[in-house]
Amino acid sequence: MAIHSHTKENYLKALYLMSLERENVSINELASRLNLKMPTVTSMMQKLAADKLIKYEKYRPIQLTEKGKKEAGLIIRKHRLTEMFLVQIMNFGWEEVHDIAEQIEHINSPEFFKKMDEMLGYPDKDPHGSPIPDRSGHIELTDHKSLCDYQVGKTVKISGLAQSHDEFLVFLNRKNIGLGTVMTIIGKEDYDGTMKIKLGKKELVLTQTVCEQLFAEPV
Amino acid sequence: MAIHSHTKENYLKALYLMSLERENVSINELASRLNLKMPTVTSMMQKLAADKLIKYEKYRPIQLTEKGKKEAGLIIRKHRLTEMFLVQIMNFGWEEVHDIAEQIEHINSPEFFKKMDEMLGYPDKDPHGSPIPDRSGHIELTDHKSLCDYQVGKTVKISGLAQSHDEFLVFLNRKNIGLGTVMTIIGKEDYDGTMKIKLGKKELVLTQTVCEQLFAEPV
DNA sequence: ATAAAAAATTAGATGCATCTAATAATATAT
DNA sequence: ATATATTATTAGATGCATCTAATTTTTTAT
Ligand SMILES: [Mn+2]
Ligand SMILES: [Mn+2]
Ligand SMILES: [Mn+2]
Ligand SMILES: [Mn+2]
Repeated sequence: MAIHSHTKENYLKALYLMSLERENVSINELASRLNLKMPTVTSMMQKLAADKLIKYEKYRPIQLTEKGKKEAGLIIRKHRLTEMFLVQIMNFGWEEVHDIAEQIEHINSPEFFKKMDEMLGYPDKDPHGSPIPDRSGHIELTDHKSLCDYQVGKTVKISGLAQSHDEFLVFLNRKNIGLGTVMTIIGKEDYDGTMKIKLGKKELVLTQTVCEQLFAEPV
Repeated sequence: MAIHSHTKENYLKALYLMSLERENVSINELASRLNLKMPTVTSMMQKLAADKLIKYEKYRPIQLTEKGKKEAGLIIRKHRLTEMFLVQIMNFGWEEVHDIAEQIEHINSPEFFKKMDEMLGYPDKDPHGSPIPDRSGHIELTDHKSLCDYQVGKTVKISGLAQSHDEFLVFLNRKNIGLGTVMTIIGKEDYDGTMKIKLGKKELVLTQTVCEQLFAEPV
């Protein structure tokens, strides 16, 4: 396992993550996600199919094989372990780690990631609340409930993010919202979905767009 | 700075390290060092010359420019900082870190290496006693005295290694010799250069080949 | 059902890093 | 000094990952 080019690994990872959202990944979507032109992607799909990493027939949507899912899972595992390591051990902020992990995920050294895993005490979530695949590449899919779905009066704990772009993370930092933050829903505006939240002693207003990106669990 | 391919970085590093030993690096030597054929190297030299990283004229030995030395120094810095991090922070043995550092040295993230440096307390030597270039890529060249050059009766401290191949490091582990190990020279065989050494309570015999690879300073 | 738009494929080119085979220059040994 | 061996360069090919332009297939809208 894991003797694929840096490039192929990035395709596999993108395919895996995209197929969690939109069942049926198209050449087009993959191309925009990876900032490549469609013919480039088509040509790579032919190679990945030859490697038995995807099931691919002309003009049909792309699907990872079990082998492909496993390989993808192992790369995502390295990415998320790395993010966790950067935050927990090296003291980076959760908004600083993605680009570094994007590179380190391609390091070929089981010992290196084994050691990270040990040092971190075998975590099962990354710093953004995303699940870390196990050593065989399998992801435990937890179904998340968005903050929006809770009613006024409920006290909940933030357990994950639907998206972790740096600007969103920085926004959350400013609002003092992080993984594990506990908050009470004190109001909800039906018209535009805005929520009023009590967080510690402070109250704040979150737009629907923000609430949709926050996963929460009752507490 | 540092927008060179992984490949070019490896050439630069090899050039730098080789030119510390044998003034005047040849295409041939570079080719064997990097496990490449000569035409491959010739062709890359033309590219590095175009980038002003080396001074190169057909059939003449190769020399790094100041720019080239700086870039090489920065890669070596990343390599050695990484080795130090792996040993000090992640608890790897000094014989396990080279191959991992060989990959991580290509990571493009000043913040990542800055953080390593901080966590390590700004070390100036790697786990094998080799100097870590400063942030501008400059190496402080310390001239080492080999263990061979000391006389019977002297007590010395191991301060570096002429070479750090894994098998040698494992050999030293077995003999309980590491960086900082203090030993007294209790005998020397002129015929074959073998040295008899007292290390703690134990005595051991080191062949000339081994002694030549050990750097030591008086203590 | 047909036309128009969007998506995907094929064909052909480019740049990078590598190779082998052929040739040329330099160094070495007689 | 000449022949031989070594080292280096050129020429030309290959594989990978990418591109643009042209073509084909599929989807959508009228
Ligand atoms: Mn990546
Ligand atoms: Mn993450
Ligand atoms: Mn390297
Ligand atoms: Mn070292």
